[in-house]
Amino acid sequence: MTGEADFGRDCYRMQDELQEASRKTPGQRARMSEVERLRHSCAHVMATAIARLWPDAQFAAGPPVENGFYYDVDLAHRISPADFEKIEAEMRAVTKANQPFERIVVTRAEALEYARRGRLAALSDRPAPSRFKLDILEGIPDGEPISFFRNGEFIDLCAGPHVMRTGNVGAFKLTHVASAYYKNDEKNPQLQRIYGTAFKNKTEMEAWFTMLEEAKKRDHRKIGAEMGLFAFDPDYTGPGLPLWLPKGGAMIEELEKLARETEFAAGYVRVRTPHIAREKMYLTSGHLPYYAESMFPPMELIEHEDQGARALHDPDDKFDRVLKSLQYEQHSPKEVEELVGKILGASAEAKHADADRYYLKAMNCPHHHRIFAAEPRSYRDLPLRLAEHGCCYRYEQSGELFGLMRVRSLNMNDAHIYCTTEQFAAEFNAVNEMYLKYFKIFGLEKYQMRFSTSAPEGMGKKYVDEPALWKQTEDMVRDVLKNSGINFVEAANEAAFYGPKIDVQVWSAIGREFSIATNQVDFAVPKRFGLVYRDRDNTEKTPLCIHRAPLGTHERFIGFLIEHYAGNFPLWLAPEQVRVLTIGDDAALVDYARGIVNELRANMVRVETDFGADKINGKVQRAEQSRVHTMLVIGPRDMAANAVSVRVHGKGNQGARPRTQAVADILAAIKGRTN
RNA sequence: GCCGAAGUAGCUCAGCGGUAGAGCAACGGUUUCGUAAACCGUGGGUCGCGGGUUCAAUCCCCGCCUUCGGCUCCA
Repeated sequence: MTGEADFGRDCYRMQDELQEASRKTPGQRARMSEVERLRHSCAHVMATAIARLWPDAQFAAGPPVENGFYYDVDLAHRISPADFEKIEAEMRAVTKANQPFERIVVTRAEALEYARRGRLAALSDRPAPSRFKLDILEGIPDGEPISFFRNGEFIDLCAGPHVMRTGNVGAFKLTHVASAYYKNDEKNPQLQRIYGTAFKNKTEMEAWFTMLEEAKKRDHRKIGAEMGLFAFDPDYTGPGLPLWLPKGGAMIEELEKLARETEFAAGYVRVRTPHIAREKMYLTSGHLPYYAESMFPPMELIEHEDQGARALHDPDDKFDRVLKSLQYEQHSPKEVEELVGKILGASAEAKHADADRYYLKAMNCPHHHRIFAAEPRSYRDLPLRLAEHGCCYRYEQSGELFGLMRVRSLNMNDAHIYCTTEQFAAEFNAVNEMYLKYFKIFGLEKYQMRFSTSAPEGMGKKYVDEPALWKQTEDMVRDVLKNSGINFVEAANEAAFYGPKIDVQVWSAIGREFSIATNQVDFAVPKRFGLVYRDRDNTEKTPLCIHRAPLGTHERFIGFLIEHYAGNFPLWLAPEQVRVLTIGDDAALVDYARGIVNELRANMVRVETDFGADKINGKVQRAEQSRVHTMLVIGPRDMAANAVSVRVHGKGNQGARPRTQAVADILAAIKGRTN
């Protein structure tokens, strides 16, 4: 319950709404684009090929997805990339035959009959039934038409739509194989998911692969290593725990400076909180034990014991179950304390109840709530906007770690705004405006706010049981979004436990989507912490809390910026803003150059030098390759004229200009964050 | 966590059952050069870690770790 935003989540998100064929409505099917249709047909072509090679293959679902298609198959033979060529050759035979895709409407009884004979997603009858198809059939509601699609001997249960003939699939390629659980449920058998992509023709496919290559060159892991921004050291530091090298550190400082200035102007105050907190903090917030799996296990301070830290993961644990129940109920801090004391007392021996347990914080809000609680608050104090670049730790599953995009230590551009209901709209609107301001600075033209709301059926289960508050806050948020003309979509039944939220999706310069930040309304947790302010009428009231983090986390945001700019950062953000290159290493020349370096450094410009004996061509090339923003080339002619020659990364030689002007230009560009 | 793939010098990569190689980078020297690579030389690797097979393993087998591609999770 936090608010803070699941920054670590779903970067590079694929749009997989299309994933499960059975989930699609007829309306969605009708809207399927030409290329989606073609890819879906290609999935059938691939299944045909696989059925020819391995007749006992059992197919599940084979939908088009963004950029391609897949088909899930259960097969004793493990398909590896080495098999792709063989499968593709068979697929080519199918497309060459140019079989028509024939739609056959059947009754449920007929469909079941085919499935029992193993005839679905197959070339002929088989000894074993088409068991996944049988299961899918059962999921099709009465009244919905049931159809097969047939190409050649291959018949598949399928609602379509398809292209006219197999020959319409002009170009395709199998890309990778992964595993997936049937219907995405880990209780179901694991299937082999074979991915491919398909296009109308070869030219389009080649363009796609060229674009992939380009995207690969922008990969933040690659550029980050090239530019010396960050490093991972799994053996010593640990997986998912980035080390920020000086150049990456410089970028972090710039982002924090931007946030400090922006937030200061918007009336925020900055606070500092520790990285750890006692167990009681997270019992009160409700994070434990529900969120425990995403937290590092606690450290226990125990006397006479040398047992290791324990995590609260055991489902049979009575202690855990009682705690879990606490989460869904409203208790005053005092009640929580009493209950916890009771529980801990009852299981003292087994649970090291006497131990002092400390957790690394996975979010900042509980600490900020305690800051709110640290002093008596009056309505005159509100809104109170507490900001902190807090460092949090989340135990992301090992398979989830991905470069800077999904890490275990994260620095959040966090703030919590405590306000009254009356102040809410204005505060929320101001937060949105801050987002837009940042988007402008970073040149983000495409963005979308995804407004997640509750659903009545989830009240008291998935969501805090406060229907009136839900409605009130959701209406407020919706009004603000509508009135401000912000681009948003509403997603029902996706809210956080304690309030509606807004996920901010942005698209980088090359069109890749990133979920960069989350904005959340919280009307539940302040209550759990007993936060109150004294209102005008001398009664105590609980404030609303807005969690917001427009710049997300440094990790995710810098990863995004690397891709967005392909490492060619604007001057203000560039890790190495200026490099001064001398033509030759004549002592007087170097002295002159050093004077300029010192002047820039005195103005907080990040300058490096290349005063060696190398040829100027070599120096320029190295500087260009390191993506230094501005190169100041200094030769005897420049020294004589008290000038410098300016060269800008990617833009070439800008010519000589007076030294004072060059310095002033650089300082102005940095200050204005203009380029 | 699950399925699959990969791991050789700081980086990009070659190699192979018989004592490990290139380019770039680094370091030393020479070059004094006006905007994308001057020249010569030197150092550098327990071939991810552990075990097994073998006269001999970077190479074959097993286990582990990490990374990558997916899946799952996401209050």
